Amino acid sequence: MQCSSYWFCPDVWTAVILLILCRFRGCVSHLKINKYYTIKSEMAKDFPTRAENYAQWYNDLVIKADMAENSAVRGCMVIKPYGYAIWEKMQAALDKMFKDTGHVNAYFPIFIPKSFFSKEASHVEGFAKECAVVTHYRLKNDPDGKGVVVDENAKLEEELIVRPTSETIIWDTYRNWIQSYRDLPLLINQWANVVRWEMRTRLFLRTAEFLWQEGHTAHATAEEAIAETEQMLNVYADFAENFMAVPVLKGVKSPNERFAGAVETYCIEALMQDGKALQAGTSHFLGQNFAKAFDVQFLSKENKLEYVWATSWGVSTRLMGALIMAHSDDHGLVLPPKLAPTQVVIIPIYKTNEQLAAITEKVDIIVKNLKAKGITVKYDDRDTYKPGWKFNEYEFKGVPVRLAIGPRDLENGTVEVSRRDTLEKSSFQIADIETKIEHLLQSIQDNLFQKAVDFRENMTTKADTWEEFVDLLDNKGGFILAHWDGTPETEQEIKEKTKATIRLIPLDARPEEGRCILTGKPSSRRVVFARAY
RNA sequence: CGGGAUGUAGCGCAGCCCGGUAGCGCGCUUCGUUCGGGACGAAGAGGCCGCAGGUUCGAAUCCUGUCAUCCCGACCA
Repeated sequence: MQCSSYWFCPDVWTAVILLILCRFRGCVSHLKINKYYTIKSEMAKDFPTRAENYAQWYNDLVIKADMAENSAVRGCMVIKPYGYAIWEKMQAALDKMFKDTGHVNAYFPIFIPKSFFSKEASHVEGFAKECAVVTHYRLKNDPDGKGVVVDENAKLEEELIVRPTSETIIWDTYRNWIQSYRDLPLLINQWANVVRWEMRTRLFLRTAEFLWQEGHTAHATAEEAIAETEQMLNVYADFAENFMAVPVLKGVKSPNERFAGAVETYCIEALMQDGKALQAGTSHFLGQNFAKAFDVQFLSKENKLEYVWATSWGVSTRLMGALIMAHSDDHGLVLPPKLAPTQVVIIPIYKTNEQLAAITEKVDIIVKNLKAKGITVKYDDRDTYKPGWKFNEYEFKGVPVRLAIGPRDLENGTVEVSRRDTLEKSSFQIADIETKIEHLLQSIQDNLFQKAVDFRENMTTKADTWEEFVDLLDNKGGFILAHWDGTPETEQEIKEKTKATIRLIPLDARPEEGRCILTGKPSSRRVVFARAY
């Protein structure tokens, strides 16, 4: 078959994807200005401050820091090398944590037979409206002119769904893998892309296609499955706090916000600088819902046939959005050292080739010693850009530490050290610099986390009356701790009135008698409300 | 699906009302001077003006159609 169109190269078959229905997404809400915003720098050319326009600031940052861009396909992004390098660091850290907790990786197909979807009722309901569907497997030359058209003769017997998540195909597969309690637990993770046909998209935060990992485990008992669900939630929280330097709240979702098909959804929730919450990871206890839907049973030690207990858990490239919004400032991206593709950049300042050679000689030693400590370092000796240009470039890209070495430093045996988080500059003696840098990186990591913790504490407020609640939402934002009568109807009504949702019911919530913020009915503990991404 | 707007160089835009064959800034190329926070000068390269019709001697500009994108709204893992 010939293909005259350069953008499409069908060799054996090609999928045609139909969009099933559109779903409206709530509009991005307003921004709040708070004291954590800094004054605009003249150096960040054409780059809005967070206070001016938070949404624009985020969009520009992602693009100008060269992390991602929009693609020819609406709603889908191209993750550029710098952005992908950060994602790879995240993957590496998470993957190790998964392996350390006994999980193994596997890969399941991107296409799911349509019939699989209808086997778990609430699961279908949750995802049906945002599924892309493959209906045909071949193109042909347009008989009337140029280009190609769908070959109507190549219609699939059964349509295929492009996975929005993989529970169905995985459980259909697990049925054949599990017969006995000896086959359990089954602890599998996969790194994959998924597609959820979103109407309103934003780079990293909500895209039609995104990258993620999804863990799917099978257990002999409910207790064990719940323990797994909680363990993975803790892994996520650990990762968020120790690698991303983003503090998170841990809790369970209200029924309204629960994953389609789950018995209980646990989540970690982070707070962004504009006072909006961002769900950063979820871990689901699926009960026996999928086991029953896909008939996955095992013989127990007692020789009884039982349905297995399941969990699933995932984090996605949305974490990139969380990372960006948590730390970055009006000068650009700020990266925690543990996730920065380049932790230290070294810039030579010179006029003559002789000076450059002398600097390079010193730098080579520093590079070698930093690398020996496991620090990723880049010596940018390009002569096609000036030092000032490079300073701005790396500052905007969030490189945690910058070293500059010029003729003056050579004379004094010093290096200019500049840290991205505080923008402070100081002069270090070159001797034993690698140890100082090592400590500096740790202190940047710690400082970013502490700043984020302080911010969250300042932005977490109790509300005891409806007026207080609304006032906080409109004028302060952040997490609001309030009483709720526990009914979905009340949550729905609050959402309709304020656009705020229950982000989670804290795992460590202390019992506290109170009255529901909306209905005045009795409540036994506070839950966390916020407007969210 | 309703309401509004926009498609002109890689990016951001002007030109359109009042038709005469396209311009500005950034970026890019070359040369020279520069180089401790985005350098300066000079010389260059780059555009079926979203697409298809129509009006006209002549269309980026006027008319019709069409496609695409963005924003706003009917409310959702």
